[in-house]
Amino acid sequence: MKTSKTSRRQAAIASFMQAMREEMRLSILWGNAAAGLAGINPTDAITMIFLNEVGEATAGQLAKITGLTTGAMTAAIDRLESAGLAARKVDPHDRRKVIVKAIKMPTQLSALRRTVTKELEDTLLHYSETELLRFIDMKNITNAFLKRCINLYDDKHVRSFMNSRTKP
Amino acid sequence: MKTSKTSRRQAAIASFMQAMREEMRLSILWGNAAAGLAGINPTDAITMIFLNEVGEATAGQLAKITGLTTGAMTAAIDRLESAGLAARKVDPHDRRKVIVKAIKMPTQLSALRRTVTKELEDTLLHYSETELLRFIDMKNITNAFLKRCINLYDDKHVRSFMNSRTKP
DNA sequence: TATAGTATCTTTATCGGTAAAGATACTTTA
DNA sequence: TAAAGTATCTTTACCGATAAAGATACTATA
Repeated sequence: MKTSKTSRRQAAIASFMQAMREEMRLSILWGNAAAGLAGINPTDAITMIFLNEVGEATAGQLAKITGLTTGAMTAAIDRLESAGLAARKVDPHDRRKVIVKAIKMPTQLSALRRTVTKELEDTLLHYSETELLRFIDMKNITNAFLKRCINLYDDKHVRSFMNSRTKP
Repeated sequence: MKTSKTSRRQAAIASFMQAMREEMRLSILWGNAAAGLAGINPTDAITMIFLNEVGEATAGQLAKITGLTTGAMTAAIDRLESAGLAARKVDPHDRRKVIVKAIKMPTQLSALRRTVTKELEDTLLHYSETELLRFIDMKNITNAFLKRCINLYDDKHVRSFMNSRTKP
């Protein structure tokens, strides 16, 4: 019995979703494991990695990026500040805002990133650059999809700052 | 000035990692948002989705799958049980173990899955089945990579049960 | 078959996150 | 410019997660 084209498509899409769910679960596990390796709590790790990329951001932006409440972010910044990893300063243009500036990257996180990069290079060894670029395109597509799902949840919550970072 | 082949590769790999990090962050956000939509806490949602796929699992297996401590899983199972979503029973072959059995899927989670599936179908509308299959392959590769990273953290922690589910 | 060792779940103290209210500061409008 | 409205961070009460210790049951070894 021959399978129809559309049902094969649906089966492919179902497999795709299954793989995405698996990836989501693993991502969370890995986030926690990585933070554990670095001896830092997962939230603080994500915050520092992000801060390290952008240099500085407001407390509110960090809350949106990490998906935490502003209250939790206040506490996280307290921890980072007392660990000497980041510092607060008031935004001179808007004194309600608190700008958080990265001071230094926890050395274990940097070391971990090097290890993981090496591991990923080994994994991707047998793929051509063209294939890699196609993979990246595809990741961007699913990331856009995830963003739409998240916006489906709350239109104003994440969109503004997130889009401003990842569009280009 | 011409860019060397290896440095282009490294740039592609760096972009790839960047996209993976973004995807991890979005995955966590979406997990929480989805649970919020379903009116259930994220841990309970992940546990129920998993239980729904496999039918039943021990408390320890659920802890490993979700990345929670066994203590947290005890509390989660208490919640699920008192909400009538799952039930405990003692493993007759090993009375230390507690087997957790899915009773029913929260209706909001099922509804949400249908919505998201539709959304994903729209997203993938213009890709051929062949391309979809290539995407799935690639997801499986990165998932295997994530698993290796996690095992790097703790060899005995996650591996056994996780591998037994996803190898075939 | 005792005994020691290991595995599995539960309990408890502490910590991190959420939600909601509070304190300031900016913005709009009359 | 005064008042009302909105935005941003902090505080607080409660809840969920962790880590470590406890309770029970299986396993290996003499």
